[in-house]
Amino acid sequence: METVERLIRSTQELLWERGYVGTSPKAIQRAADAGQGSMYHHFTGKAQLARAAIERSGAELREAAEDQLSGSGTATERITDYLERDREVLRGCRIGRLTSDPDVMADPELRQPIDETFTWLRARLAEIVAEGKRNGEYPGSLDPEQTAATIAAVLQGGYVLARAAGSVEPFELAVKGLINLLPEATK
Amino acid sequence: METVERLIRSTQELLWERGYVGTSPKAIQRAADAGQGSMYHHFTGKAQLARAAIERSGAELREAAEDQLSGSGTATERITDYLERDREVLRGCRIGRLTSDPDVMADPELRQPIDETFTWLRARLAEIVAEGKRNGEYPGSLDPEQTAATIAAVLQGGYVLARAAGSVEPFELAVKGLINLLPEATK
DNA sequence: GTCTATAGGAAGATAGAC
DNA sequence: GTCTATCTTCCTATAGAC
Repeated sequence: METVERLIRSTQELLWERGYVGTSPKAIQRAADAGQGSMYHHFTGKAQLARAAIERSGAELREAAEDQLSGSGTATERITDYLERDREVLRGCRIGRLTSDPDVMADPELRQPIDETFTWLRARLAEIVAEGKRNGEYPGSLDPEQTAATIAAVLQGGYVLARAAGSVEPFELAVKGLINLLPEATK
Repeated sequence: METVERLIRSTQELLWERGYVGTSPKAIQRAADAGQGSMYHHFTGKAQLARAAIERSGAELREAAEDQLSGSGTATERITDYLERDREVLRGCRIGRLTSDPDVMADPELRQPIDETFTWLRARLAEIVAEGKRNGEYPGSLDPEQTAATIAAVLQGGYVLARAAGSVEPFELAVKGLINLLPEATK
């Protein structure tokens, strides 16, 4: 694999595990098996490399979500598939975790791809809820944007609770609790 | 205010804003207006001081939650009061944000008070849901532990989405979406 | 493209004076 | 209890050779 690619992937991993503040250029170089000069030849510095890594992770998150969300089946089926997909729960969300990184939030270049990822996700979920309403699967009282935000929040919050507990259990409880709250098909 | 107290409170603020990895002893000393020697006289180091600060923040979170959760009113009223309480949404949760800090998660002494805080919160919310079931406010099909985890997750995830967006809107959408999903009183 | 050398500053303490 | 000095290592680059 080329150096640039190794640098980006190593940065993705380190950002996921340690965040931006907790990741040093030296650690990236070690993980990518690239030298100091090599890294600074391809990127202006840590920030630019992080930007590339975050964009990549955002694209991967969208693709992975689309796998379940674009399936056939009812709205609830697709949402349930998405919620119950295999996830590395205890590692947290590689995008969501960056929202607690002060240097990421302070730099618009770094925050933008995070914003775009979640904005896309909420819009995509809202579309599916809206489809469910049109099908008569959901009642007219269900607000697509609100419900979409709730679904995305349960996942992000589920990660937080699971990591706090050191166990996937709270994540799974939260997801099941949400699925039970979703309206039954109004056949 | 005494030095120890200023050190703890300054550490609470810095952990909230910058996390553990992003907070240096020097920054704490500056914020607390305390010298190097003073800080190391009262605490063995950054970790011990952080532990004290996290315990304090956890206690404050529990007290604040209890304000709404121990009120009179139906289960849904109390849960809604809790969800809709004034919060500094864009600052995130001072406890939840620490779950993305690698050095906090790696140190059992630091993770413990976080675990305890959320375990308490979920149990407290589950009690209220269980009360709602006994009153006939909620159907027998509602699982208290699941629903409690969902409620806690919506808040934690709401913070994440809001910070990603740089706006409180997603938080408020997620909360409203959840409230709409909670069962109507089965009068 | 990649490597080594160098650099100013911060991180996280420890030691001993006052 | 608090202050200043000192220490080692790491951080984030930049410069210039190969």
